[in-house]
Amino acid sequence: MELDERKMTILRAIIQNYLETGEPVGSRTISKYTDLNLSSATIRNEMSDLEEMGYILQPHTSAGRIPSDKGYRLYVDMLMQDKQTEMDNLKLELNAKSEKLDNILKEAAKVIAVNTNYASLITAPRYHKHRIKFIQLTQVDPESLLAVIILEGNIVKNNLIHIDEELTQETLLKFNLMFNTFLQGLDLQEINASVMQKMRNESGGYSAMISDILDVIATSLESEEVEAYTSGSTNIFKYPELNDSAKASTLLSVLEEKKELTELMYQEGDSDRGIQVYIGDESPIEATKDCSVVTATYHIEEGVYGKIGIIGPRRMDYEKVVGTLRNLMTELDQIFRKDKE
Amino acid sequence: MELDERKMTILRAIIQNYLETGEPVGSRTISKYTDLNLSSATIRNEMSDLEEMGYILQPHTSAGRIPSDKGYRLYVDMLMQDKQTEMDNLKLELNAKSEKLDNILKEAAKVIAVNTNYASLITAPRYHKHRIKFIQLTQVDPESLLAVIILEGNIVKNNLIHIDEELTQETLLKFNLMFNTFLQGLDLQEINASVMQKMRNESGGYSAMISDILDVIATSLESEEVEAYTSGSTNIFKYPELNDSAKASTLLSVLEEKKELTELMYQEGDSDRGIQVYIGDESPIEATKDCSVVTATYHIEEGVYGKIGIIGPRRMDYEKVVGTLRNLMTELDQIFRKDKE
DNA sequence: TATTAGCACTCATATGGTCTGAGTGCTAAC
DNA sequence: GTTAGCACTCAGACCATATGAGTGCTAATA
Repeated sequence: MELDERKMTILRAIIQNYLETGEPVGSRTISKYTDLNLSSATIRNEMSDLEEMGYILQPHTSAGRIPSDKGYRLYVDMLMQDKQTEMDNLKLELNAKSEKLDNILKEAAKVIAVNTNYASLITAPRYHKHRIKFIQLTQVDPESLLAVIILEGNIVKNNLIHIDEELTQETLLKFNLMFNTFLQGLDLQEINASVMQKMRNESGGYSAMISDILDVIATSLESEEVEAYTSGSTNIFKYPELNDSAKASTLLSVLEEKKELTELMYQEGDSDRGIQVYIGDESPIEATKDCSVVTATYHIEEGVYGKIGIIGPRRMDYEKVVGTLRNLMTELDQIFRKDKE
Repeated sequence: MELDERKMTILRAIIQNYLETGEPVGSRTISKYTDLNLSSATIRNEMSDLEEMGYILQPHTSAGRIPSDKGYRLYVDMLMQDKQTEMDNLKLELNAKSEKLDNILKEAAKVIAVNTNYASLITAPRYHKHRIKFIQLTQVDPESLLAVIILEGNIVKNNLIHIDEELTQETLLKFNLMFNTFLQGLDLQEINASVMQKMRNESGGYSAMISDILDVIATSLESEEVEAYTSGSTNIFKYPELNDSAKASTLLSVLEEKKELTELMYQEGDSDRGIQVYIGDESPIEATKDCSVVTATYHIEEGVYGKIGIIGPRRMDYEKVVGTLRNLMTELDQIFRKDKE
């Protein structure tokens, strides 16, 4: 059997109607909804064909049809190769001159959630491959040293380190010089035993302290857990098909945990700002089997990127979601570009 | 009518039984549950009295009794003046030498949520009254300046500032000296126009940049929003009385928003590590009318404190919650003390 | 050959009645 | 003051029936 023009029209009508109402749609509805001027009986025949082909299915014998995952997939694929759908421009409301990364991300997550009415998750860019740009050690009080580490992409990390012995201004200066000379331009993998050994040799009696400091720097860099922010997780209550306590509960746990989702988002890698759509069972996460997940990538600079995800019901307004994401990407790209100029 | 010993025993039995089961408790249950050796009929009479006095109530005519807010209140008050209830010692699993504040807090929230099976919220200590201990400006690249601000209590804030003009090493040194001389020991309120004017006068042609930097420092200090971390918010699904989608939804929104809750927690001020219990309607937040909220205060140093809150159903295991909180307080106090030595 | 009208059939959901059991309040006896 | 006994209440479970949206199939129509 062949998926001709008319079947496509009917399929699209079914999907769109279902996206709006969330109820199975019947032949009569389609007969009126489309401008094909066909009777419900004809539509029924076509629907029967579509069902046989696997694009739609019946929840139970005497109900209307709903799109299957295969149906959604077809619809989404059509959508993606469509013209860029223009969306209302969303603006991140960022005001201060020197917004910190995490504020931008939080704001972005919020904007998405509010605009789409789905739940959103955004991850900070990954550090692993970040090179150290600058290290600054400062004596805060007699017992603590503050280490500020700036990574490429202007990501700032700071850590307090306890020390047993007050350092003179001079030693501190020497330390600073040494750390920057040895570590600048390196990433975590490159801080190996040989580098550390060399540094200890030059430490002039402070070798234990140097080890401590290196330790702190390393742990602060490696921290495998990627920062992630969610927003609008309670939006899922707006969709009856997710709004039973078992589903909502597991879904919210996943959103609270974040870890699994983050991994899902990163597993496909830096796919050239492509937008990925996971429909229902396509997602590897058990808890999101009843949902669709749409992910996108934003770029800070070469090789440094983060991910945005939207989680909603299968009957997600894919068109709007994809549009909104595309939009936010450019918005974010601009912000980061401006940030660098 | 008088609340004699026997009525108290019965009331306590009712409450404890209801805490366990969540079901209204009947006279027969109490008759067996207590060692008073009274028939169910007698218990019924007593219960009738307790109801008249307002300590218990009937959800409907032919059901057992459940504690009223007044009943809970009595129970909680008794509990609080009781001996220190000993709890299993909970340990925060903190490993690294220089844990950052927010990690400690996140961990604490999690420990509480896991231990009690309720939702928890913890706020970072408030800054307002923090004095500036140390400011460090660093040139990160030709276009950006990094300002690291250390407040009393060793709270570190950092901000990137965009500048139009590269600074010489010398100017930077001068800036650093100046900012520390003028601002050290001040809190936000004390950075007034006169101080700022003086600084601009001494800036030697950089007055605009100085203004910018002061701006950033001020905004980063004032940031009214207190950092807050939640954990275990999905625990609320474990309690049938909260597990309908309307209630769960509003409750989770409040937990996600955090702001309202944070305010509730701070409104009672630094009540000498007292533990506050809000039962149902006693809470000023509409969304938690069906819940109880227990709050506690932890101290970092004189005048610097944060709050922990636990949100659960009215029939919360108050004894355990209060115990757990007391325990965590000491644990936190120790960590911060160690931190300072 | 494609479309349509008509009809029997299915089945989820709503409605309403009955039954059951847990629990009460009251009264009279102990 | 305590208890046994009994009538009463009422939420929730269970069941039967009605309703209506929707289907598939067949025969008539264009």
